Amino acid sequence: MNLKNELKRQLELIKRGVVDFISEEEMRSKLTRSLDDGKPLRIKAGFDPTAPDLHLGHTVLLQKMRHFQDLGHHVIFLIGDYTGMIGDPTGRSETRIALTEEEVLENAKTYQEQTFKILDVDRTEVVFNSSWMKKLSAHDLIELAAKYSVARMLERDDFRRRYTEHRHISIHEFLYPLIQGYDSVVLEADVELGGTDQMFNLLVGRDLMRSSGQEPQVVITMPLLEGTDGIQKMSKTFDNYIGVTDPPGEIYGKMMSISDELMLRYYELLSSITIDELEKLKGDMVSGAVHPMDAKRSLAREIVERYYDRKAAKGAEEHFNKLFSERKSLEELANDEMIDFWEISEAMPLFKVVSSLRNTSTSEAIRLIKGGAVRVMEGKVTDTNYLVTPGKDKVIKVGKKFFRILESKE
RNA sequence: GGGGAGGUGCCCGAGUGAAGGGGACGGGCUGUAAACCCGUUGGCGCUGCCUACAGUGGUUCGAAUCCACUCCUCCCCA
Repeated sequence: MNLKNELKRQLELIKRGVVDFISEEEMRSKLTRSLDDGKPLRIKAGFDPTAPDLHLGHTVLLQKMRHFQDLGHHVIFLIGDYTGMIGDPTGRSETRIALTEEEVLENAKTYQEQTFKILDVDRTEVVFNSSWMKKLSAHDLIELAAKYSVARMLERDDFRRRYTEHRHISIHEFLYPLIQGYDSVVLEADVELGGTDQMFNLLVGRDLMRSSGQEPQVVITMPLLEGTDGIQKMSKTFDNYIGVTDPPGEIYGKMMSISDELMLRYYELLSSITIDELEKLKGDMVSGAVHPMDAKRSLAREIVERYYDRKAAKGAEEHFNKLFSERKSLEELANDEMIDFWEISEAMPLFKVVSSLRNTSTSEAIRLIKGGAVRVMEGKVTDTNYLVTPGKDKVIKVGKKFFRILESKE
């Protein structure tokens, strides 16, 4: 194969969708060398083990890792179990609880199961940074800390902002980038991938590698995917995520509830359609040739299909139509297989049912009922003490999106 | 070590009987979109009761508010 063309092909795929690329020149020379000696490049990406539920936000990065695998490179999936224990005490979140070793292993297992929906198992090396961090002595750590200055730390956006706004910064937060960089030194990474928010940490890795006499890693950042609210980045803590293990109906539904604006963003970052196709779609939406809702449907199908299959996507769409487009009556939904069941053995007041179903306080349940959010079979019920009777009341709806079939238990 | 400013429900924030805003949730309209309008936003089998302004104790008929001590954050000086 023509070496020059191969280099070009690889670079093109690598560059697709990236935000920062430091530097293309270095990447080129690494690739050239790799093509020369046939040694795959070592691609590193780190993940926090505290949140084992993968969502679409993570997949932006995973897809990029997959690209590298497809090009024959060696991907290192780093589980930051040690750094995860340091955590980040920013803002209102309580200090993270230190995970036990078993929990970390358990989380890691779940992580891998989900990750390999995207990555190629055979070409992924999974490592834990505790395996070398545990051995680091206080002396080593101080030595590591000596390699960086406070002024440089304060170059980091969030640190600087917090500093100038007179907010709290713990010393240990300064260690996080250093340790992440140290990981790169240990792993001898050629490339490190991360979200744009990781930029600083990734660059620290370059500095540390350089001072250890290594060739610095190439840094590539991917955009952060906004969550379903369209504002915050997708994350479990903001409850604005679409999980890759969410049931098909849920993925489809959540996709349909995003704004039109956000849909275009999702198309850009998640869909496999080409840039040209996306431009055409935008034009068609402006001209009215394509209804935004139909564009959204097609994206929702694509995503469900990616994590399940075509059949699941079709099923999810039909279910969605039944519930929201055709607005079938609750009675007609009594036998719908995609709606979750809830067992009820005896008649009980509505507020009890609602608080159990939604796992909320009694007060919250009562608020919902009084606010007109609850329907039992056909009618809106505002009487908090309405007696829900097994056999008679078969379907309940709370809010716009929450349905349950009440199955009477003998 | 010395001096000062602070900590108010998810967030910001006024304040000697918990304003106002944001977010969130619910209702209406719609395309489970946006925008807009309305309502709710500590707990409790709830026409009522209980709990809450960093924590503990105190003064008082009555304390977010006054006092003491403690914890936490920030600033200035050293």
